[in-house]
Amino acid sequence: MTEAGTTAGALLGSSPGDSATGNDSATGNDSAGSEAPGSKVIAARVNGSPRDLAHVLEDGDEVEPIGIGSADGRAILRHSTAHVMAQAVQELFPEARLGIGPPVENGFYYDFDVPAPFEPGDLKKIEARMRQIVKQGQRFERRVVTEDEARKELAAEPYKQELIGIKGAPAADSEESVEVGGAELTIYDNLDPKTGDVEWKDLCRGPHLPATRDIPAFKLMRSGGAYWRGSEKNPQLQRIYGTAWESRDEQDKYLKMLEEAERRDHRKLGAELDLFSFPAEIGSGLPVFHPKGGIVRREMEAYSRRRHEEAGYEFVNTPHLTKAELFETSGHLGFYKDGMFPPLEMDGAEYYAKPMNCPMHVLIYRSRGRSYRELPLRLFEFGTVYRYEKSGVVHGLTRARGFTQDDSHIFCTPEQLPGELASLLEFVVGLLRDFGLTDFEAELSTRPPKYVGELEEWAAAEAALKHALDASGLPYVVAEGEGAFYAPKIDVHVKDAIGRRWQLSTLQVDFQEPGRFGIEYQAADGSRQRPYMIHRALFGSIERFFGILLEHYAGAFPPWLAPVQVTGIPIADAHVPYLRKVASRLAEQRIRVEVDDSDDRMQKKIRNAQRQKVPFMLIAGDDDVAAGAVSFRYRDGSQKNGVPAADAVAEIVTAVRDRLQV
RNA sequence: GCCGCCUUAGCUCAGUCGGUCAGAGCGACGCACUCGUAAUGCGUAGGUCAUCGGUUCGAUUCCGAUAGGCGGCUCCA
Repeated sequence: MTEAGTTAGALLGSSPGDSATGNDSATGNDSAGSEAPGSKVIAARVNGSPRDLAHVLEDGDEVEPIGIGSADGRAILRHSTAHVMAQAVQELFPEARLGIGPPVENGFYYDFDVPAPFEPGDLKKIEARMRQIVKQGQRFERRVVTEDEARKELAAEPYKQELIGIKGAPAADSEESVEVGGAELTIYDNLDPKTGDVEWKDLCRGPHLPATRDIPAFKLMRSGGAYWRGSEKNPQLQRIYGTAWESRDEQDKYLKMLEEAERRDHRKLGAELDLFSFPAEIGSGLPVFHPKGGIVRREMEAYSRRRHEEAGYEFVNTPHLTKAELFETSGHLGFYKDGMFPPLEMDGAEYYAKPMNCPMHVLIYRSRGRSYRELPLRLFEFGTVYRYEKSGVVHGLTRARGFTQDDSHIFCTPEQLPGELASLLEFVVGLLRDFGLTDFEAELSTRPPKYVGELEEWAAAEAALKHALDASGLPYVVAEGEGAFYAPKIDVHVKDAIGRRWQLSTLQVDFQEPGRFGIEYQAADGSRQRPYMIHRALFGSIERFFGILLEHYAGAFPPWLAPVQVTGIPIADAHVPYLRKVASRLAEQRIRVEVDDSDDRMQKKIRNAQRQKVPFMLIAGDDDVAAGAVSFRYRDGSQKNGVPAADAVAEIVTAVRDRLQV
């Protein structure tokens, strides 16, 4: 039972006063001695709401500790670090006006209105000043203010004034809510620990760390422009991103992960491994695949094709260009024109590069009368589409202007819809698993503000998707208002080898397009009915999926996808003919094998094959030739010597056939 | 599209506060070496310093535009 008048901190055995008074910052909080760095209590949950340790309790309050290393604790730590950064910025750039400064995943940011954008050197200066503030141990102190008081105190901060005006309006989970999300307006003062003077203050909901000294590790990452309140109609502020952690170790781990991500960057690996490029002469966002990338892509497509065949899909082909009329009928030119390349004039007609394949597939459906006996009709195509992505968003293979969808449109009766959706989800996950992905999460996106169709149809489609998700057992979240303009959708996200989430598959129930094109089928009772239509792409885009796999595997594709599966390396030139014989036995089994007969020394050949991330090296010298054997060197550097050639061939063939990673 | 930064040989980069300033490593090519698990040695070729325009006696260097890239924002049907 809690006692009225005491603070949350005192109750939890942590005393915020200690670190703030500067007596001995270790005593109060580290009394347990052997505590892990992440378990230090820096705030409390009182009756379910996060509060400062200095929060005064009422009789009967439920109090739980918030450790600095917990999700809540990190958010508080990062939010406090954002305050320290803003203080440093305003000291160094007195003309800087404050935007918002919330914690975000892995860090925080703060937006500033400054006369000139920050330069890289500025971040260093700001960071240095922040370290002084942290060392000084300023106290965070909460103070409730009236709206009038807040306006007066923050008279010099126009953006804060605006936030005061919308108090309570932002959604509880919006980034603005950290400023004004609570029931009352509060200001946090940063106090000099010795004199108690107010060094800085900010409109803020809190809670905060007891003192700046409680920030164990932080680093400023980068700066860039950001629109005020996220709208391109608003002025652009300068945002500085930073990160903060409960210990130096955790921060180092995070920074290492970022380095690892950089090492895996598919744009870099694509060049190093000679897989693809983006010739400037062709245009931004338009990739070309080189022979080695072409092999990977062909394997991906071949496997997908096989699986689709087995799942009852029929294959179609459609052109890249179409008269405007098709996209007028589909509604794309009304709703999606900005995302399309401008039209070509020809013989007085306007032709567009297609941004989607669906209208063409609908025309195939409509090419003759359809019977209910044909449904579900599953039309599949590797369909290349062109979308006019804004110049600032093009990003390697993951955001291109021309790309190929593994696109399918399924036409079915209303009764068939739930079954189709359920089996589709299973199909998606099964296929992605075969590519070595294991961690999935779905997102159900509902009707957006700008949409076509009737509300009842939307409700029915959303219900069908939700039902399929519930049946699948996939974990999922609902994204309100994130659906396509013509349909709600399920997106399947995957986690890659270093824990990053990528959106891949998309699955949409469309009640609009069948009506727009007036497609029908004849039912068993002889009546004419409108089919339902499901849009779906599993890779999403082949290019994008290629990029994601490349990063997932850090370029070390499993043997079945690897462009070169085996490199033969002779100890000396004399062993080349022998290796060629072994290679031809592999080639007979459709293994992609090369023998390195260059002038390089054997060590150099190994280095080259290693850098090309070839899964198997087969080395042969006098000993091997005499024994009719070869020696393996695997991608991880391990070796297996004197393997009979037939066994070596079998081992490689098995690894490829079973899609093993090695 | 918006803000900032960037573009020197195939790649990674050095360099010029405007005047012998075209440099290195890797790669490519040639010659020698014939080698047991991540770089053999020597030599050769290769760049109108992204493009176009301006300032200047003189521009790779300063300014502007364009293209492409990078990091953010917005967007991602």
